[in-house]
Amino acid sequence: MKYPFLDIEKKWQDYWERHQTFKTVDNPSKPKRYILDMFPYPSGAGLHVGHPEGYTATDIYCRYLRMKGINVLHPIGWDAFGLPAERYAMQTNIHPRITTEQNIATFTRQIKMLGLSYDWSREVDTTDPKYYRWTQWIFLKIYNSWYDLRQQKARSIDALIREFEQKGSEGLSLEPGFTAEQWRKKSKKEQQDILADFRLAYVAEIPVNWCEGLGTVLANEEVEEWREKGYTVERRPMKQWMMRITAYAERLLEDSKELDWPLSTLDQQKNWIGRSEGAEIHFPIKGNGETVTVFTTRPDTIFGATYMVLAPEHPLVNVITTQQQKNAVEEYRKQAALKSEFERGIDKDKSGIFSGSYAINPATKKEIPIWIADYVLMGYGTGAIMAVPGQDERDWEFAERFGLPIIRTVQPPSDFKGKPYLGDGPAINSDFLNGLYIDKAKVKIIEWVESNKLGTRKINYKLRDWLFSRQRYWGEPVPIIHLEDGTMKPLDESELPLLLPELEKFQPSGTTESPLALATDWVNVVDKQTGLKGRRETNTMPQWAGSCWYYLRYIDPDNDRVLCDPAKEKYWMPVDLYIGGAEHAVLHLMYARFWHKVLYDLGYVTTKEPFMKLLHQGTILGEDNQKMSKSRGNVVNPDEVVLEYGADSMRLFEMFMGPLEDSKPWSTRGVEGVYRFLNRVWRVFVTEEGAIDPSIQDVPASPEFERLYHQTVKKVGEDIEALRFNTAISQMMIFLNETMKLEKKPRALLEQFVLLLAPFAPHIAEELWNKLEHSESLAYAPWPSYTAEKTIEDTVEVVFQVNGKVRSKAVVALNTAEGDLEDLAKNDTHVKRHVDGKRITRTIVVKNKLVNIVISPN
RNA sequence: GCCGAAGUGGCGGAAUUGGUAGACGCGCUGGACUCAAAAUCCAGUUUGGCUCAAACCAAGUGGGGGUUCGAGUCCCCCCUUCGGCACCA
Repeated sequence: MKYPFLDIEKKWQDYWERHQTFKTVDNPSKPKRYILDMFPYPSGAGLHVGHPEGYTATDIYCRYLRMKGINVLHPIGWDAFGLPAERYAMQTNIHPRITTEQNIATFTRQIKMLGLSYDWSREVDTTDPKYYRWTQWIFLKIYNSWYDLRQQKARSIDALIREFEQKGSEGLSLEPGFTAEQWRKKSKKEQQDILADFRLAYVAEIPVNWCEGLGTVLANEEVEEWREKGYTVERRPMKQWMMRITAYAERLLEDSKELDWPLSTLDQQKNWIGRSEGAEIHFPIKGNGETVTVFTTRPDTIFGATYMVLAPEHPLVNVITTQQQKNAVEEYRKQAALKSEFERGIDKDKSGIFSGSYAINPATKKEIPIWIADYVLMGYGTGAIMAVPGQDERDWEFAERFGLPIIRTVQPPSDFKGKPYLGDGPAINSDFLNGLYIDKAKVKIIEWVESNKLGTRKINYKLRDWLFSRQRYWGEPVPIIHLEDGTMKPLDESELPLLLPELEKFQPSGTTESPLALATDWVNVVDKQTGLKGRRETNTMPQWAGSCWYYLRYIDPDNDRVLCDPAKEKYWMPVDLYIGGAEHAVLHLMYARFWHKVLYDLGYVTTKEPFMKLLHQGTILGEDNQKMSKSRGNVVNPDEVVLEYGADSMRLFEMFMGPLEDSKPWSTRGVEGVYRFLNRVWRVFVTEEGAIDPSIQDVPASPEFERLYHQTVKKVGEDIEALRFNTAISQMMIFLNETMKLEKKPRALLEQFVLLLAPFAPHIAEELWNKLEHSESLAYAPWPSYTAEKTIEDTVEVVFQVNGKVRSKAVVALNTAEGDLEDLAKNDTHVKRHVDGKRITRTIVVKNKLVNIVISPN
């Protein structure tokens, strides 16, 4: 007979809901744990088997913690803005809100079907105006902040304005600077432009991937896809909202050292931030008084800088290009603009064109040609380099191709065969640096550069500011109005939320603007204060915005005065354990850390970092070991699995498959395996008639069984704490296998076993607990305890080795003396056969483990 | 190319302050129950050799070297797979 999982699971899910079993109460006197899942994007396809993996892991952990008396916060919600719903709306004209609601309903049903112990009263939905009101509120906070380098933190823009009014730009590196009086005389527009250079959210004209055919800007990773479909995508400078995440580069790097995160994720973030130390050096341009500033990590090689390169987009290109070269340069720039950054990288053959001008190498005082080439990127450093072909692969390649001079300035080893030499060695051809190795040469040249006012020491980051605007409808509107006098006006907090307008048709606007531009009533406004006409910002926020702070809203989801009550924030933050996919290793996790730090600086949160411990669940592959996909036909539907084997089996199997963070293939046989285990559990406890099995009696346990029990309690608890669920389940299986052999089963221990099983398979556990005459849910029953002494075996098997090879074994009392072990070994018949006639050179005895007799050949 | 993770039976995986490799599950084989099947239960199951069988012997944790009484575990080199980055000066 199969155990009636469908009835049981329904029954207990209803029970938990009716009794609000998992509703979390803020109780600052109790120890807390905040356990967070990455909230899902509710797609039309519904849940796939990958989702429940992480969710089950956190659920087991939470259920365990509750039984340990911990106050647990474990919420769920929806990252529901996003492109799929909007695309669907374009095709069907069904409002994304409708689609989103339907998808959320499906996801909710499926998640509830798995018996996950979320506090549903805290559910959040990023598309709910009550939620995105606060996303917009945070945007305004960021917009109205600037990063004060002196204090290394974000501060209100009002503080900066006051400072300008009182002291002008003194103390802030600003070119050109101004006095307080000059500031006051500036027009509002001029003042705004200056402030924009400080704000953490600002509008910039940056090159983006513009696709005329689609009427939208594409993300870098989307470009290839649309090109293949025949669309033209071009790099075009456009006005976009940016977030000044680069101001936080150093802190994002520094603070990550204290996080308990997967090494690979920390590494990815580190690489993404890409800190490098070096110097900025000014190269005067011959003949016109301008200078080109370059960034280099190898200032020690400056004597080998035989030419310079500017990025095609560099502002000085127009200034330095000579009349003769004008047409060729113009043509080259056009071609470069058509290539994405990705394509520039793909093109291994370096291209470039001579500008016609020369610069003076400040070290050698020699004239060097200035080239324009797209292997230099405008977005990094200064967009210009000093080319040192002797010590740089790219420069060498370029120099070879265009016949530019190559001078080595580091002596390669005598057996060196390569072209550029990147390793360490004494400087050569470098005047006063000659003989110095790289580190010392760097120190000396930077001193020389700084004392001669030719440049400065400098740290650069690969990290770039965050492109924050999207030409989309289904996102949070940016609460900014562009006034006719050219200034921008943020909405007042009291005007939030700024709701999305209703649209009749969900089509691209036909211009570079989002579909919001079509909602003319919404877009066109008159500023009440000034009477100026204005247009609302028509870009919306990226999907990342809502997910940047949702963990804070769970803490206080219904608060309409603040985004999160400070006392509650102090109690619950930080998130103690965060589980979600590795695909978010950089973007989501970096953006969220960034916003969190801004909120920290402004005093809205009390922790420097939001997520203390992070774990990525591995991908669940199809039964054929391939990625699950519709086209492969290897997708497993959780609904079917639950219908056939029950939610408890599904949960148990996903945890039993292997380590949480590993990728592993689905196996229907495997599900059947854990399903059989649950059936055995049921049969051990319950008779055919549904009564408690008569073999379960109030009898004392045998010493062996009691020992196994204590070992099991210990192992299951320790494994849950370490999130090693697969081995915890193994141990429970071992316990059950032994239990089944007993004619009389000690009730007390079996009851405790039900509690061990409860976090993993909560439905069957509740039902058994109930049958064992407990009237209340076991959700808060005390977790079983064990006695360390009782886990210890009184005998051990000791191995006898000869020359490291196992030749015999013996069971002896625990802690048998080493001398006795040695005697046993030497008298063992099997050992004797290998030892007799040989000379024993050494004997190693490890108590409770082994005896190793080392013999020499004769 | 660079960074990171990982390679253990037919399969998923256990086992690391260096000390019995293969726990647990799947599959497979044989048996019990059954008219039969399903379900369930019991036994076996790394490979090879020798065996009716046991015992025994040999090999064995991607490959090759090394350290050690002893290596899946530590060190060096290489190969493969997966994930990320990709002209970042």
